Amino acid sequence: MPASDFYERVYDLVRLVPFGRVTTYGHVARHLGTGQSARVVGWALNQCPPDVPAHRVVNRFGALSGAIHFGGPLVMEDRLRSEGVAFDEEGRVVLTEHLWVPE
DNA sequence: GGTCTGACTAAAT
DNA sequence: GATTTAGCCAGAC
Repeated sequence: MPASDFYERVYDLVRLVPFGRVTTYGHVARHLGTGQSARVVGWALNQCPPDVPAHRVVNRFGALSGAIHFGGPLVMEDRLRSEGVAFDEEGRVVLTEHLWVPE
């Protein structure tokens, strides 16, 4: 019995994010049908299941808003860099290069 | 058991 | 064009 279908959908979608790609809370929320539930997406990722690459989910600016909650402010960034994700001068992911939009 | 906050975003003013 | 409000779901107080 899942905590809620919303959570499962979030997890399932994030799990589909390919290696070296990132997506945004807004895109995930939109894909789920509720474009305003971006907060819940973040809250769902707060549970941080091992199967879900939460480090590939960033806010719409590409900033690693959830890095602090991920276990360390540098863990998320370092992990993304290990996947070949590029960052700009402001420490934000280059969405134009790595943004992955769910179908 | 009601209220507020939170890894956010978009629309309205 | 910049700021404010509203909306979403779940958990914590």
